[in-house]
Amino acid sequence: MNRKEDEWLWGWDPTPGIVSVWAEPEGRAIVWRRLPETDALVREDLSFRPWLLLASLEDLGHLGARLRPEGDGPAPHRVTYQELEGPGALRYVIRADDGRTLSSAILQGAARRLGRPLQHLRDLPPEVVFVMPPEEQYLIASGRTYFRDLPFDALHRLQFDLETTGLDPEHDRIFLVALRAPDGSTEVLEVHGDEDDDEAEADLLGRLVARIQAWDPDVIENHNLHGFDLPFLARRAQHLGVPLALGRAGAPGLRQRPSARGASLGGRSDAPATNGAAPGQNGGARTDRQRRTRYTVPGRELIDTMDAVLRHDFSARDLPGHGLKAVARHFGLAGPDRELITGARIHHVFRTDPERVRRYACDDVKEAAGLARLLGGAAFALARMAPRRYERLADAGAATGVLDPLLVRAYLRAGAALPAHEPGDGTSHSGAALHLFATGVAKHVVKADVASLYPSLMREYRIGPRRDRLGVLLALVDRLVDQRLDAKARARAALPGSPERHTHEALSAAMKLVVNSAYGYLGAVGLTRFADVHAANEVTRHGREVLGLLCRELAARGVTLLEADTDGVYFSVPPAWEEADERRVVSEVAALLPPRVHLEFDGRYAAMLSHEPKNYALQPYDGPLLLRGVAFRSRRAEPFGEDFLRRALRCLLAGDIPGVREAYISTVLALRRRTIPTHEVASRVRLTKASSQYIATRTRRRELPYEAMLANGRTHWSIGERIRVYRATGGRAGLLPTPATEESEQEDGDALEGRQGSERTSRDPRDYDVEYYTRQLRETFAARLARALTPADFAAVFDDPGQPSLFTPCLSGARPILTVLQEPQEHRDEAESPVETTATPG
DNA sequence: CATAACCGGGG
DNA sequence: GTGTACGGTTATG
Repeated sequence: MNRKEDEWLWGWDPTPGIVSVWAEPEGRAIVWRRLPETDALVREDLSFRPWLLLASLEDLGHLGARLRPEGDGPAPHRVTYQELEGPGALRYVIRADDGRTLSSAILQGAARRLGRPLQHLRDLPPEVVFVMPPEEQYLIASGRTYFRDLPFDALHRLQFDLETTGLDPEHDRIFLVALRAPDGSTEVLEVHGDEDDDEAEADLLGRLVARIQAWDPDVIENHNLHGFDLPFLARRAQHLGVPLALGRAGAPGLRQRPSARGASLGGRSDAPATNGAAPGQNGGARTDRQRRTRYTVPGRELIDTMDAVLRHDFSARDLPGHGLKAVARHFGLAGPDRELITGARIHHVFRTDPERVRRYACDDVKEAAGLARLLGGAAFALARMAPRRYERLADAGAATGVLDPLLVRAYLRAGAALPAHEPGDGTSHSGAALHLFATGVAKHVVKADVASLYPSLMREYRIGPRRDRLGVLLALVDRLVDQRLDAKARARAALPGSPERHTHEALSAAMKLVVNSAYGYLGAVGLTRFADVHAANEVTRHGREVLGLLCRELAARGVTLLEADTDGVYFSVPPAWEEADERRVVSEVAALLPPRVHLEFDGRYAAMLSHEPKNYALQPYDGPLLLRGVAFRSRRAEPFGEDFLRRALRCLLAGDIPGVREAYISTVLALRRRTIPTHEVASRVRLTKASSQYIATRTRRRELPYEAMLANGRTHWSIGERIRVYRATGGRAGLLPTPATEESEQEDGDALEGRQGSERTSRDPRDYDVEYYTRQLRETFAARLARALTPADFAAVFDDPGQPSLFTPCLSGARPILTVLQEPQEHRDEAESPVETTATPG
């Protein structure tokens, strides 16, 4: 039993060190392995028997004697079949020595049956035929997976980053490439001679290819590699007639593979639906739902750190943005001397200060390498389990990308027929519970939550897909949960920062990812093979019951419930309670929950402002204020307002209402005295229209950013350029020089010839519209404190300091309020079915 | 003014 | 082969 389930999770072939697999439909496969002991690379050329699944043999009847049972011996041009057992639409494994003969035989039979010609197997319905990409056919048939016994740090990884004159490969050129070699050294390649010369650029691309071939990495990485660098490179190479021999085998050139995300830029050139009508198009401006492609090469895995970043932020939701600089800074990967240059000025700076651009580009590849190691371990670990290429696991969704291949492999290994995708029966998916019990300020706040609630419920109540008759999904979840504990223990046992620790942490992260996607898998009707919305609804129903139960039980123990969402609850305890009392109620309630459902004490806070569902501020007993939800963390909020909000919240949560008033007054006065620098009131925007486009619509509607450009004599700009704009006096639009990164308020060196720090302030015009920003302060920022004050106190706190009212309000006795909602606000994500209300605490 | 479409990133 | 969300802005009726 254990062995079988281990095979479901890990495959069964022990071959170590596979770093890349390339297979062709004709039945040839190349496997590159890095020998863990010697670091040497070995290449195996193999043949395999391509296979696919069919619902019936009728389309192969025309083969006559060439169609034989799998058990019969070899015969020339044979096509074999193996009948799988049990129910399931896809019940025949068909194999041949060449996958093309296989598909043409089926197409021929199906065309005859349907009376119309067929081009591709995908023209047949998925319940009739199922084919996987050749690499996956090979991995499933062989039981092999990537990276067995190989630590992440044994991979030979190379990063490269293009610096270009702009974003559009039709018109812009590559003038510099930074490379980071597998040994960690960096190198810069630059265009020699005339930058506007095709030959000079072609020569640069040739040198890039030569360096990659010389270093021969297993993996090529960069941030937005598939979204920018590869499609840009491919387009330029095509224009210049340079062969891109980036792979380890086969014809030079990048190949394309279909993908959900990825190239928004390179796909355009060969997307049939694109008519190129959009003027001033850049990479991001897609006019239709074109199918995206990604590039792939034999022998190397092309890894985009953006995918790892998105995957991380999907659960963590703590990143300030997804750009390389912001993420690197967030994770502490950016050094203190990190060179920053605004994107639009890189080429310009290169002409006057090339050394700065070299530093910048090298910092980019170093950060991309750091990011790839920090966040890429999960995909690396997934590649040890799932029968897919590493590069595909890096950008795949966990449900269709990881669980589906695991399930397919398990069923075939067991010789069991595979169900086809099934459309839903119309039952809608009911979601989690969300309760808002109180708004305003509460003190002595505790957060308790259930770790991995949904997988725990699936395990506890044995809820799996109805059609998964082998119980593979639950078996995988069970094993992943158990083995994850083991991986976590090993990670803890290893030296911090060591390769072993990194590998075990990555494994643990990957396992968590898969476990948590098991529930999503159930609900993805039409997308996943075994989707079962009834099972998914059963999970959420138990989840709502558990949340309701724990809320009731907590309330019965004398706490005040604040907000509960899916698997966690915030509540406030009586002032006399100690932390031990807080922990005691949590464990008392935990004991009442089902065995696998573990309620945990997750944190304690001095105070909380509950604003709206999923929008709150927390003041830890020590440490900085925590803001959650869009109301408190808006990416484009003006810095002066954010700053005010933080100061006001800190006072508010300390019960200091006069302090809130003071924060407000000082901000208003600072605006009026113009002691707030202009960049603090400016907002960052992106220009999405070309100047000609804007001028065409300008009479109908004026837009601040473009007005700011025009008013500052900027009549030309590129789409996507980021600027800082503000409202200036007299209805004018103000424009500020953009610092190199969103977060950086450091001087923007290249804008200031001579680099005098004081120059910036002396240049600050300070001509912003004070009244506009005062109103903004009151209406959008102060408004977020409304729940915490009585209407009278709110009016007094945010009374205009310049126009003293008749009553000088006395705030010294004012206290923040907490309003316990009579009817707690009940929400349910995607709720369509009748709502069972959770009993409210007494 | 409401709803639909589109964006996130890269130089 | 399939797909990630979701909150915010801009385009359009």
